Amino acid sequence: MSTIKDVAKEAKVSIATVSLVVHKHNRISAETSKRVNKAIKKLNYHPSRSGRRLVSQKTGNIGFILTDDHFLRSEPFYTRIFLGTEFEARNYEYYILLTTIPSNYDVKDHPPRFILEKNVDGVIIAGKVPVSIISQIEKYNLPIAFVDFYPPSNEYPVVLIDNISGGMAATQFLIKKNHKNIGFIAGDIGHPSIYDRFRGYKMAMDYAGLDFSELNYIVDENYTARENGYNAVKKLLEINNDITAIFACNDAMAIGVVQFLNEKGISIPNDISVIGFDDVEADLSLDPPLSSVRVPKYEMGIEVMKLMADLLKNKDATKKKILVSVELIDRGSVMDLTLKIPMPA
Amino acid sequence: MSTIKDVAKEAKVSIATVSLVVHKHNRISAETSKRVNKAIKKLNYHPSRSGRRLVSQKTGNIGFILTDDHFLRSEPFYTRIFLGTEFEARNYEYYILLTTIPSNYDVKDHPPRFILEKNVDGVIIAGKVPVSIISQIEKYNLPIAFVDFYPPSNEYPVVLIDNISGGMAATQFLIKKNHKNIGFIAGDIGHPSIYDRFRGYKMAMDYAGLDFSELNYIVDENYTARENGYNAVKKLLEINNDITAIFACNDAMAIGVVQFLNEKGISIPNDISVIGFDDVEADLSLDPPLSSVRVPKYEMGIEVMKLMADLLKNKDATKKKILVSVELIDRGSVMDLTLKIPMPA
DNA sequence: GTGAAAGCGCTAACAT
DNA sequence: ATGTTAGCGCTTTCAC
Repeated sequence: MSTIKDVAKEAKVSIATVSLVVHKHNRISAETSKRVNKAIKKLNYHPSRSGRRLVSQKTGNIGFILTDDHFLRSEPFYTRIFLGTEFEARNYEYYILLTTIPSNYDVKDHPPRFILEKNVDGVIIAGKVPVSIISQIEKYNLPIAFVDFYPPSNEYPVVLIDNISGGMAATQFLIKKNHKNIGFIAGDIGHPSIYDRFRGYKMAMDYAGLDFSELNYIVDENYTARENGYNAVKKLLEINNDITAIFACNDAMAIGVVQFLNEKGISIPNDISVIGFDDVEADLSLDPPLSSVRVPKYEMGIEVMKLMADLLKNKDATKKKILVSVELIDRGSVMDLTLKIPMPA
Repeated sequence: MSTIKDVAKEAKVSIATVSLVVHKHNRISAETSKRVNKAIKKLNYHPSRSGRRLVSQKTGNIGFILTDDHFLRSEPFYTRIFLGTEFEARNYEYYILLTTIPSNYDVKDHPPRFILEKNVDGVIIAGKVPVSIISQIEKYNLPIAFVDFYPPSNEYPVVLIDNISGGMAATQFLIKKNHKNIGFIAGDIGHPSIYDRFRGYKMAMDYAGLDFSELNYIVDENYTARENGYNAVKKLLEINNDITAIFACNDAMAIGVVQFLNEKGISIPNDISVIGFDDVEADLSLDPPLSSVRVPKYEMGIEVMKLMADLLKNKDATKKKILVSVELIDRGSVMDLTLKIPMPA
């Protein structure tokens, strides 16, 4: 491995000059610059991170934290976000240190090692994490940015899904196809993202003048896994069998819904239409393919890295909130009721 | 952040002494040691990585490379391996730098940045990767270890699944339940892991004296995705409808098999038994749940990290090959034919 | 058993 | 426009 000294010798300049050339300072003559760059190429020189770090008192690393639950989700949701972050980090010459924490992280637990050892310049937190870890990290006085999680205070830059618009879009899509009895299936409606999707749903219903009693149209489970979707739709149809369409707050639950309906021989979309949220379809190839609201996961990862870079450059950077927009993807799990020929009673 | 100087001042010793205490050198008196350790605690001192790295000429990082295809697989297979590696790395005070490469990586592409910048002490390669990247990395003269991939040469330590035993176990499980017409479904049988599973299958068939012609029992697709499983079983049943059990070379394909059989109204396990390989999460939510061969993914990650640590400590470490053993998990997708009441013809 | 000092590769303030 | 030099935090050799 060649060092700055080797380059200096090769180009017959001082190491300071080499450093200046590397950093593209404009007070170096074009000629010297060229000579130095030639030497750099020839020796395949890459500045040592360690040297740089020592003098700059920066690590060049960003920590990326999420719960193991989220990391191991069978749909590549957070992994896609991570990929976006890792990709964007390259543009800023940062490295990402990925670590998971237990989803039941406790105040007594140690924060991730890279924080203890101050081996990161900032921390990105992806998805819902226990509040205890946030207060832990705050003690270390590190810049923090969030993605897909409402931070506990307004102090932090954050990238969020535009859940309200998404919830509205999904619902309006159903309404446009002439559905009036639209059920909503939630998993922990207290979770901000879920609640916003619900708000979107409600707003769309209100705008369309569709009056409904929540008791008969909404089922809330305490988690958003497949089995919860399965149970939720079961309950929903017990309390209300005029339902013609179901909006599940995420695809995992929607998959449970589909499973239940398939089992009962209820045809999708002929008997009941289903729409989800997240668009994990592309990764799962479901049967039938599920209409959903696409969330730009990769882009979210990019955006949060940008916010972090901003924050690192300028400690007083506005604590920006970014709402990434979503897009409805129709794959045929919703029927247009205006086209349906009524069955004889 | 406190430095070694602060600790030295606090404990009224030289920085050299602090360093020796930190490294548990035994030529320091117990008393001094105690005083220094107290100061370390008091100041919450953690040695700076950057300082250490500079002098040791080591980065303290290990690169972890896999293709984006693999990282984004909907079943958390490689993510679990990564988690094991990351966890074990903590014991050796290493950090893991995770990066993906395109699955169509080409000689013209740049190797991962952490290699160019020499920001890792070694590289772990997980799963099948294009050979071109291996030869690229070899140029940088970095220690390499593999997990779940047959390296192109014997020079490397590697952690592999005991696919032959697994293939035998799955097949023998079927045989014990009195199946004789057992189909094998592969995706790229040229892939060493798949081929070994196939060898296990064949050996078990041979041992049991079950003669069969490959043409009628094996279908090979060129990939192991769900749709390939779907297509494979379709073909298989066209050429041979005496099949009572199907051994799919991995769960992804098995899921495709289940999908096809469900669609055709062929009952599992009453009409046809199915067994897979890998034991991925998705099996559980499958209907019916899939019997499979469990692969200890997390442990594989741990093992490969151990090999890497070995290699780093002792450049001439034996190039160990570790075969991790697998375990049959029965979830009821296999029927015991001895219990089956024959239908009247 | 402990300390002084050199030096790892780099940046930046200062000198020329 | 370019060079000299101090110093970032640490480890390690060599004195004492």
